Parts: sequence; structure tokens; C-alpha cells
Amino acid sequence: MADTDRRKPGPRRALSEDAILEAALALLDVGGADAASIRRIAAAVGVAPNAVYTYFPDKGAVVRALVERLLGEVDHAVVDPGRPWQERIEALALDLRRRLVAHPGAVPLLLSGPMDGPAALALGELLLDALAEAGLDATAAARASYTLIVYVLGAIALEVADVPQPGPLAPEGERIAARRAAFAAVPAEAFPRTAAAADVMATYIGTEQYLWGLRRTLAGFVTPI
Amino acid sequence: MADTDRRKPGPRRALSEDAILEAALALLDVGGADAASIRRIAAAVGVAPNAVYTYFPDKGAVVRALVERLLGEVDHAVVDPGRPWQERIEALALDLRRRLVAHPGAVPLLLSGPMDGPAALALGELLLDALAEAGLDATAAARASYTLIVYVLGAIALEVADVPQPGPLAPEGERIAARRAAFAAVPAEAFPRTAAAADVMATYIGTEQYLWGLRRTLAGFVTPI
DNA sequence: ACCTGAACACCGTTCAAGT
DNA sequence: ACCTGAACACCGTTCAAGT
Repeated sequence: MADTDRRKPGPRRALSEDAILEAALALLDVGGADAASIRRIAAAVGVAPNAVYTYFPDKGAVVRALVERLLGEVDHAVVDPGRPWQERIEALALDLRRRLVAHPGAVPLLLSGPMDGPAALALGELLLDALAEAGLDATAAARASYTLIVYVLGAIALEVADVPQPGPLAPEGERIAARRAAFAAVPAEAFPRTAAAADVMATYIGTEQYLWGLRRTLAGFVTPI
Repeated sequence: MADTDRRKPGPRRALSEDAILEAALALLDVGGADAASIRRIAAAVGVAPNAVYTYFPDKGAVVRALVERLLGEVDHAVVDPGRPWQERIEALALDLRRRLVAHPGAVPLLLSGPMDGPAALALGELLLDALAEAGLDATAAARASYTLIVYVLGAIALEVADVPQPGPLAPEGERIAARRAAFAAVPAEAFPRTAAAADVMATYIGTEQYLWGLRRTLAGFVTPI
């Protein structure tokens, strides 16, 4: 009757790069890394599967754009120029972890290709700034910044990989409790040190461990070797 | 005629867990992470797709067994008890990197689930041994060992992810040269420090950077903080 | 116990066609 | 320029059946 509703009801039919990426992220969030198929994205956005190819040349391009968007969301304002360099890096690392862990299904995609987009470069600049202030020369600052990127992304990837089922991550405390239960089964005869440290190992995927490793890594950058 | 050749010619028809894992690894090596499909594994081993389910309940189980096998191949003998703890950890980290980078298609599978098999635990014990010798108490040794696992796996994952096309990795020098060419395009106005450090960044995926980060991380473990 | 044929519900991508 | 229908060559997994 009213000619304002064009076709079928359901998801808004504003097909665009943004709508596609939003739909992809929503699918990732509920179904995990494999849930963001071209066909499901198209269905979510109310369009035939091949319509997606009007905006992206292939699935890889969708993934790359999504990764770029996630990295671009990191709040550069958490880096307060007035604070010491360690605190700035810590704030950045915590913000990145918080944002990525909120989309566990997207994390494997981050590690699936080179991170060479503008958002990644911008984060790299922030790190290089902080490390220059720490007194590192240009070469050491570059090596240190990559060491940090490796640590941060590695920790986030392992944290997410620890949870088998898709969907939002349970609170940290619950995940640690589940790990503690699992580590109770480690045979102490074969792995004595592991069995003895089981309670600490249960906390590997938590914030305390994340900061412990980060701070030790930062300390290593400014220690005579 | 001769009744020694039972059926068709082609791949030996010794179906078994081992044959399946070997076929999967071979497929991974030539076609990348997505190439090890159940159907292709079955074809390579000369069997109907669903025959694989006699040995593994699902594809995830195949992947887990393959990961366990790869981690189990790490040569514990590279850890010479007579050498200082840093050297032992370095040897282990280099051996693991060498073995995993030889199968780039398998690396994404490593990060796709928890590493809680016996081979992973055995490597963890080696780390805990070395870190205890470094003077760390049980808790610090555990935190440090996980920091190392994160660093090593993160570095290997990013190194492999840097190469888009499947198949064996080109020699390190070639990959670095390709990165150098790519970094030449970074706009110096927007990313001044990145552009200035482009030559170092080209070497991020190399052995020198791997050892730099590893040694700094180790140094951070024994620095007063 | 071990394997097969056939089927189911999926994939990504291409091509010709329609507006 | 943007979207669709139909098709192609794939997936993982299940089920009933055969030996």
C-alpha cells in the first residue's frame, strides 16, 4: 500500500561497503570465524550472494577491510602524551586487547594476512613515538615495536583460541576457572613443573598475565644486555 | 594379473591415522591452510571421503592430531643441559621456528585451538626447567614461559601470514627484499617514523629480528622492575 | 571393523541477463 | 552501475548398506 516500503520487510536494504562489513562482524560475533560467509553476509543484508561482488572483488577483500576497520577503532586518545612511555604503551595494548577480544571471531582473521593498512601503520607510529622517548634509537625502536606487536597479537590470538565454541567470550574469571579444572588433569609424574604451576597456568589468558608479560618485555628493551 | 596389486594404482592404500596425517600435511604444504580438506585427504590416500571418519570423529580431530604431531617433532636434544639457560631457550625457539616455518600451511592451524596436548606440555616443561635455572620462582617461571610461548608463536604466525600465496616459503632474503619494496611506498608525511625505519621493518620476518625480540624478552625476565 | 554410494546443507565465484 | 538466477566446482558430515 504505502510505497515507502519498497520490497520485503527485514534487514534494512542499504547495500554498501559499510553495511556488508557490519553484517560480517555481526555474523562473526555470533558464529565465530567461519560464520562470515559471503552467502550469509548477503542474506543478512537482504541481497543475492553475488551482489557482494559489486563492492568487493573477493572474500579476502572483505576480510581485509574488516580488519582495517577494527584496527582503526582503537582509540588513539588513550595514549596521553603527558604520561611516561611505558604507561602509554600499556594503555594502547589494553585498549587493543579489549576491542579485539570483544570480537573473538574476528581475531583469527587478523592473523591471516599482513597487517599493512593505514590503521596498522598509525598504531606502529604511536609505538615508535613512545619507544623513541624511552631512549631507543630508530633501529632499536623499530625492533622493539615489532616485538610488542608480536606479543600483543600473539597473546590475543592464544586467548581467543583457548575457547572452542563461537560467540562472545565468557568473563575472564569463568574462563580461568574452566582452565583450572582442565589443568587439574595434568599428570604430575610426567610434567612435574607444569602440574605444580597449574594454578598460574589457569590464569594465562587473563589480564594479569597479559600485563606481566608486557611489562617484562618493556623492561627488556631498556636493560643493558 | 599378479594379485599383489589389489585395486587401482596410485597412492599406497595403507589407510591409517598416520597415512591420513601425512596426506594432510602434504596437502597443506602445497596448497596452504585450506587445502587439507577431508575430501582431498581421502582422495590422496585413495579412499572415499567418509572413510576418514573411521579414524577421526571430525575434521577438528584431524587438525588437532596434526598439530600434536608437529609439536612432537621438536628435537628436545637441542636443549643441552650443559649450556646456560638463555642458550637452551634460544635453541628451542629456533628449532621450533625452523620446523613450523617449513610447513607454513600448518601454522594457522596451531593458533586455531588450545595447545594442551602432551607435546605442548613437554615443551612447556623444558621452558620451566630453564627458567627455574634462571632463578625465577615457580610463579614467575610459569608467567615467563607463557610470555615466551606467546612471543614464539606470534612471531611465527606473523611471519607466515606475511606471505599471501600458499606453498613453501621463499628464502628469508627474498621475502625481506619483497617487504623492502613494499615499504618504500609508505608516505613519509603521514608516517614519518615508519618511513624512516622502513629498512628495519623489512627484516621483521627474519631470524635477526626473531632473536632480537627473544633476547630482549629473556633479559626482561631477570631485570629488576 | 572398515569402507562405499548417495545424499544433505552448505561454500566462493562466474556468467549472462536484466534494470 | 547495480543486482539477480542459475550454474560450477567445491565443502563437512550423515546414513544406510555392503563386506
